[in-house]
Amino acid sequence: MDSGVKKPGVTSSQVAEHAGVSQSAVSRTFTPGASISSKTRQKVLASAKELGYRPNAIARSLITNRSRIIAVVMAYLENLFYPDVLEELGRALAAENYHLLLFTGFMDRDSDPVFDQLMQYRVDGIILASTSLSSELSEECATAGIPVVLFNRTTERDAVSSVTTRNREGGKRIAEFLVAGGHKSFGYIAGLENSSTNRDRFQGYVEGLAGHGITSVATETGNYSRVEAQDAARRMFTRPDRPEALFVANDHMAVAVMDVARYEFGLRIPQDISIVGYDDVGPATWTSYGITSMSQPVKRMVEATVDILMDQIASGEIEAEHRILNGDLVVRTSARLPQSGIVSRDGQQIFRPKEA
Amino acid sequence: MDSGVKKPGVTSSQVAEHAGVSQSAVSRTFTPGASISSKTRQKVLASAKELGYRPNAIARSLITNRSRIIAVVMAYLENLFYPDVLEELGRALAAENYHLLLFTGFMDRDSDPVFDQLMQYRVDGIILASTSLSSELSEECATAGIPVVLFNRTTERDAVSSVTTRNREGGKRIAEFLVAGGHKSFGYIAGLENSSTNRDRFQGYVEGLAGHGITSVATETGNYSRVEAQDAARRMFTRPDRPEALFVANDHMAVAVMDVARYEFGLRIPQDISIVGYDDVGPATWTSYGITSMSQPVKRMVEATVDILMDQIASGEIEAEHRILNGDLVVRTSARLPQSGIVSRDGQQIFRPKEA
DNA sequence: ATGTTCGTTGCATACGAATGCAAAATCGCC
DNA sequence: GGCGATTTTGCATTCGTATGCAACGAACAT
Repeated sequence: MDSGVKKPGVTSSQVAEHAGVSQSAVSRTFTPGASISSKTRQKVLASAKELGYRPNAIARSLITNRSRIIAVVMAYLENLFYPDVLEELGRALAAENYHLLLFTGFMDRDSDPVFDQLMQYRVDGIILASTSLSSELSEECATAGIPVVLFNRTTERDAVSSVTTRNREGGKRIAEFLVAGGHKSFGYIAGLENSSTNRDRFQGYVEGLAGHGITSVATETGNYSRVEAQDAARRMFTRPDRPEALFVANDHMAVAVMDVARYEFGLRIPQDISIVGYDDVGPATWTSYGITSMSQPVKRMVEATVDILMDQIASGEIEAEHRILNGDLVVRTSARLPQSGIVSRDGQQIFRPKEA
Repeated sequence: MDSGVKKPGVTSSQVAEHAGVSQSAVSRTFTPGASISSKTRQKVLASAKELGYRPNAIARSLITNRSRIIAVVMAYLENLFYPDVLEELGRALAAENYHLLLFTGFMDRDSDPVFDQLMQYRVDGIILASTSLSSELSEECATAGIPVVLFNRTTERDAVSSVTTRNREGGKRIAEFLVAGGHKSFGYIAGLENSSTNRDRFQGYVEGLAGHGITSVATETGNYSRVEAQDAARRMFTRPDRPEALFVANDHMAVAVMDVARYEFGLRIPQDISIVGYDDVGPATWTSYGITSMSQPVKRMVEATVDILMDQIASGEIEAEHRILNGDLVVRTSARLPQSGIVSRDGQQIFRPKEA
């Protein structure tokens, strides 16, 4: 049982005294671009090293009004897409000398309590992945001058930026692919009903099919969850109108769906049923699954996200910016192949119809 | 182009003025247990709400010398075990009103630069997952009064706590299981050479086999990496002494190994080769793999980790504490079954030999 | 009415670093 | 060596909150 007091660290004043200079000199030594002679600088650095001094980022934040912390709110970490994103974000933010305060395990609705926490730390920016934000809160961020970026979601709300891929075109491309593969009946396993990704992918899919005179799509909902996707798959495969081509709204669900198809219904993929996913993430590439999937360029999406944040932090202008990137339909073995339209790029097979 | 200045937030003084009280009163309103009458408290809360005031955690940290931030250093996010851990950690820390500053994408060696960053934020504690720490740094943390917990790693170094499972016993249990399954030749695909988990699992495995007079174990190294595990598997399966029982040091690699076995070597699992993994994580449970695997109780490991941190933060006593938890050998379909020793628990099949 | 006690309140200061301003030191040039 | 120009330096203040201390007020007992 101790007092519970953390030993105080070395302060700039202590370093100053030790080096025989003022506290200002110490501060300037650790402030890039500040006016300081290299002689005193060396003295300070020597003393700092000897005393084990490290600038206190907390104190610095207080006066600069910059925490150099970015809040990241992320759920669905069980979907490997997001750990992937997280890892890239960590890298990209570190490169800009920013740090990542992670809030996790919150679903769409209750992002508000977590929001309170994150605002208390005066974060310089907010990244919302697989989560949305109420309009009051996004408004509050805007007036507080804190940039917000939705990652892999989008919203009409101004003052909230977003980074996505062309989900509608992706859905459409998948429709083209499946039609070109000679399929006659089509199904869709949906993600979260109110998510923009799900809405756009489905819309594109339906449009694409409609372009070929197909108006009926068997739909079940998996809510981007593995367990629910399994149930959705079971319902789908017991329908009298079981489709021969199935678009599953993301790979995370597609993996679950494939296991159900093969091991619970004895379906052969792609002979009995073609399955196409979305994200082109980890397990999609494993030989057991080999999912034909629309890719989302994680690295470029992350770059765009950080780019938007850095811009808005530097300029102080919070103005919604929507970056929309392109993906490719990576062709593997989970769906029947069309006669034409498949090209090779970077060692991968890509579906690229002529009119695209 | 703006000045680039973030609009300053509402301060306690502004709230004080608005409510007609002193700044101290505002502070006390938001400090649990402080001396304040409910009348002024109400006044303050009303004004705070009206102005949209939120206490500034940065300023608070400065004076309390407590940031309520825990640094988490984590690599190998591609192994779903770690996202799992991350999600639990987020939950557990949030429950204690702590926050999670994530550092990712760093391997064992270069944890030192990241360490500099994390010390600048005066974090109240450090969790190192899949990473270690040089002795100087751990020493520095100890003298600074910052508790450090190694997660799923351990070290002899005092002043550094750790949370692990009984890896040696786990390796041994796997040996017993494979021997009981009637296998005659044994192999091991190793994880990171210098990690304690790999060392302990292997040691237990070898000991367990030795207990049955088996002294030869075919070994290849996959370094806990998917790609390297594939190569290791290829080498393993082309050896003249290809074993019929294979322990892969974690599930993340085991999945890769199974794909190589089936699709590159046409091996049937478990008829031609039995495979056992470690972690009992996501993909291990998927029907395509159904890996027989030693489980690590993520939730309890996280609880123990947070527990240690909270204790040491509260007491100020930095004293190494090593929590070692138990796992179970969850039996699925990737390895031949022994005649006896399999019991059912919580809807899972567990291998529990009589002497255990 | 007076004195005592206890709970509230405000004042003043501290936390550690950054920065505008003016003083001091350095440099260049004639 | 002297003067102006320029760089370097230190002083003092600031950021937003917590907290020791003293003053204050209310409640109660005498």
